[in-house]
Amino acid sequence: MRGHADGEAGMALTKAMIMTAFAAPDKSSQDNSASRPAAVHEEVYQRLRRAIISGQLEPGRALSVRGLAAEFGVSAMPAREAIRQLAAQGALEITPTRRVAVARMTKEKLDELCDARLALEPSLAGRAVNAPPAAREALAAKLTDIDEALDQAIGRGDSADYAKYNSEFHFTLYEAAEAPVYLGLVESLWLQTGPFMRVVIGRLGTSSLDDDKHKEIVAALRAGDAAKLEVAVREDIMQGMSNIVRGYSPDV
Amino acid sequence: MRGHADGEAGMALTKAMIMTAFAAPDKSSQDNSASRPAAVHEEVYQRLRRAIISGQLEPGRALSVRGLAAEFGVSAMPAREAIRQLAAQGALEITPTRRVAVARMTKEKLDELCDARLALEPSLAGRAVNAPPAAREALAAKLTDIDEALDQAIGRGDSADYAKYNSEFHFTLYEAAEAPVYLGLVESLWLQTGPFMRVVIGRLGTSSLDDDKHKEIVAALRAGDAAKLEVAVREDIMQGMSNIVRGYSPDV
DNA sequence: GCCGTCAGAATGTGATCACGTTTAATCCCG
DNA sequence: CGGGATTAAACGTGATCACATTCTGACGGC
Repeated sequence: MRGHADGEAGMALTKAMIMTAFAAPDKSSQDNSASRPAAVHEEVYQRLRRAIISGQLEPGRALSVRGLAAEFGVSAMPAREAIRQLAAQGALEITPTRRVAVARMTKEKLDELCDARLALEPSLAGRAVNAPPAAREALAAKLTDIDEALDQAIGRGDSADYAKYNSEFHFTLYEAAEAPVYLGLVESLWLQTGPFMRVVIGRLGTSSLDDDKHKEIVAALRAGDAAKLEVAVREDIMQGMSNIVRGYSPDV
Repeated sequence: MRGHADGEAGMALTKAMIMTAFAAPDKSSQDNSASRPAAVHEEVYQRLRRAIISGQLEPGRALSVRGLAAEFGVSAMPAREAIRQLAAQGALEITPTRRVAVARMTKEKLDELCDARLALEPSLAGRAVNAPPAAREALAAKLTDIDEALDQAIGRGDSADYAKYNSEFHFTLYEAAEAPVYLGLVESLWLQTGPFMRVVIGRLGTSSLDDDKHKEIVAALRAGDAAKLEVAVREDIMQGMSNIVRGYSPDV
């Protein structure tokens, strides 16, 4: 067995980090068309979802209805609904004794996730070039901004921000593709990859993450070249997933 | 016709169809390893899920927590959980006013579903050849049985049984692939395709359904030829989806 | 005859309680 | 001291109630 730094970051993922993980969205920019107040369970779901996708909850972490409810300052009911929704998307596992935890990774699952991401995400991204040129340019600008923040996060060695901006980069692109079915599938994949990705980044550091294909992605988008865009996304995924596979060790 | 039995008589046909749609599994074969009684909401979810995949609920059909609960003879709570789970998988839609209904089809969605199915299902099926030869042979035999029942359903013009056996054929194959991530994604796709497929079959009849590629699928599986299997599944999907596209008309 | 109004039924949502099971902590006996 | 038994806490799950909103349909005025 390899005696790697066991304690290192020390899984002392306690109250403080959780507060960060479940951070509420900025209230000032919360004016969602002033139509209808979102359901409480929806709010809980969204915050939990973001926390999972950006890898702020390690695999195996136990969640409970009452615990989540207390964390979010709501009653048990919205927590239950959010948990069930995320479980349906594969982000949470239900143990044989019906306890709930963030899904663990296995080698087989990692293999499947890699294949499925390659099968779906390039195609999804490719649809983004169908947007009108003006919208495409705006999207490219936005992606550039995010990518810049991402590079800074890498420079700082801030793995939390890296995961956050990386997911933001991809989903900004994917949402622009306006393909809700594909988007739902891909979200499910990220919900299953996110927690483990964060563990891997913690192991390998951010140094090995600075050669992504984001610049190529933006360039292909600007050029309106769907084929090139798909290739770039494909390479970006392979790049990232190879890091994950490299950082994989049995269990967790 | 404002008699006392008004509602009852008017709902009679609907009632019967629902009873069939939500049919409970055979109690005698309910021996689920005798471990633990399944949660009530899980049972509701499974029955509802099967009904949707096999197209027994038309798109747009309204579902309600209390209505479902009464239908299944349970309280509101399990119905709520089942509904939320299926909504998370894209089978049910939540209207802006928070009403719940079976998801409707659009041309864009149909296009996405077709693409996604072609991207995932052949690959998933291809993994089934990795099973040991004995298991593969048993699987082939089982698929042959189902396909026979399917052909008989077509002969009878029984579109309900057709949808049932067709989904059974595919998922028997897919489950044998032992790829839970892929399976979850594909289930989501079928949950979104099922209701509309049934509508189309009702429009076109079963006569145009008798030239599927199921025989080729079984043959490729028996031969252990993954490439051939993937092609056969691909062609089967294209065949079926072209029928659906052909039967599509705006709305519903 | 048609459309707006309005009361009653139905619905989603959240809160709270009860019950049986599971997990954790504690204690007691050796 | 240590380990198995016992007790207490925590948990998922189901049931029920309350409330605000939405839908339905009948009624009445124009």
